[in-house]
Amino acid sequence: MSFDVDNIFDKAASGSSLVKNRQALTIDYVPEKLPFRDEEAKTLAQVLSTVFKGARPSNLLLFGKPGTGKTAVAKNVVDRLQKKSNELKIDVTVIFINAKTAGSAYKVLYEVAEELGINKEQGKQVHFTGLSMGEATDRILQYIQKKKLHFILVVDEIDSLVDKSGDDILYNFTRANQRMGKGGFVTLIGISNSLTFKDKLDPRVRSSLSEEEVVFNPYTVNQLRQILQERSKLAFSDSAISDAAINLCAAMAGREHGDARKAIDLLRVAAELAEREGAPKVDENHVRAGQDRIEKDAPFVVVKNAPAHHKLVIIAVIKSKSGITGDVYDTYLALCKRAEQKQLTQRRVTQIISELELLGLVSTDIVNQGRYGRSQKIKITIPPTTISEALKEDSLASLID
DNA sequence: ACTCCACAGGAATAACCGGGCG
DNA sequence: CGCCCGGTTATTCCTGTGGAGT
Repeated sequence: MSFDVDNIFDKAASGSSLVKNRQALTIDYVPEKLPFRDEEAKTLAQVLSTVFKGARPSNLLLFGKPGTGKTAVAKNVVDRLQKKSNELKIDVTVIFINAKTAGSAYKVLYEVAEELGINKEQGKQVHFTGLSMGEATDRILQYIQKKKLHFILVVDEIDSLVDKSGDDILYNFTRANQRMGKGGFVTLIGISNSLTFKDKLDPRVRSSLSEEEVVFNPYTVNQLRQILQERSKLAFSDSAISDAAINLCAAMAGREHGDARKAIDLLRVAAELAEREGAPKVDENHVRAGQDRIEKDAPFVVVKNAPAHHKLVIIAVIKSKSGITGDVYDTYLALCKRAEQKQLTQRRVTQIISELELLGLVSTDIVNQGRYGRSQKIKITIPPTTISEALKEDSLASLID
């Protein structure tokens, strides 16, 4: 074992790594040029350019499947807008927020307040918690009005915001402009993965939020390949990656729908594997191994960090012979007894199962057994070895046999 | 054709937590 | 301090349902 470790250290220290710019392979990296997204960027820029005339740009909605470059285009354009506004000495305040990583609707408001610097001022601050949503929104809008800010708010993954807490906030923000009169204004840019997102909105919000729309289509395999090639030039040392490897990456990621993020992720993991084994260049085998690794890694982490009862349910699903809800619930009850845990209701357990399904750990089929009722058949979708691995250091590990 | 099982899964509501407010 | 606020988890109660058995 120890020679492996030494080997890793030596490789890292020698500086002859395959990757010269690791940053370029991360999700956060926003490239200067975004191939195949000129049209979208242009539309976005055109809409936003109104701000240089001192008027309020229309609200925007950006749609598209994951990994189609929505976030990258938005960040890219918005960055340039900010730079330009600094040059021209026109005040524009841009804030970029990811609603999903923020967590809750309130935290979105809190982050906005934080970024705006409201909390550094005297008086009406927006604290970490304690205020009502309405009050927090009001304080932010008042601040914008008072300072006559030209405010552009980009909300990434805006659908998760609406799913969790409805469209009240959006309503307040979109309506704010009428209330504010001269001086300040707010432009909202929403980014959404879901094409049906608009249907969930209140009609009033819908019409004002999507004054303009930009739809991002998935990349084709060919386009993915070119994107990867360009990114590789930035990230890898000369000839540290074979064309075949890049092609395979593009093909694998393109198989579902052209998800550039997945493709780049795959490239990064493949590179890490190649480096670790001290290979002279990244080849197709590393890509394939990377794919395996990605498929296996995500559930491992999820299982490991899952709450106790979720783990119990997972174990119950594995142990129960039939996988039928009633059966799973019974084995779950038995497990709770052995682990001296409180027994949750069946309702809650079915809820947990559907959460596990969303996480991709189990799959369910509804089966009809006529006279003998109608229930779900639950199956584990990841290898049980991964689970016992993930629960190794857990106090519940003893329950798996 | 009708029944009726064994649940699914929605809605309302409660219990609890962390944290600011007055 | 008691209270309110929002968030999350869990319970209670409920209506809906496809098809094997009759």
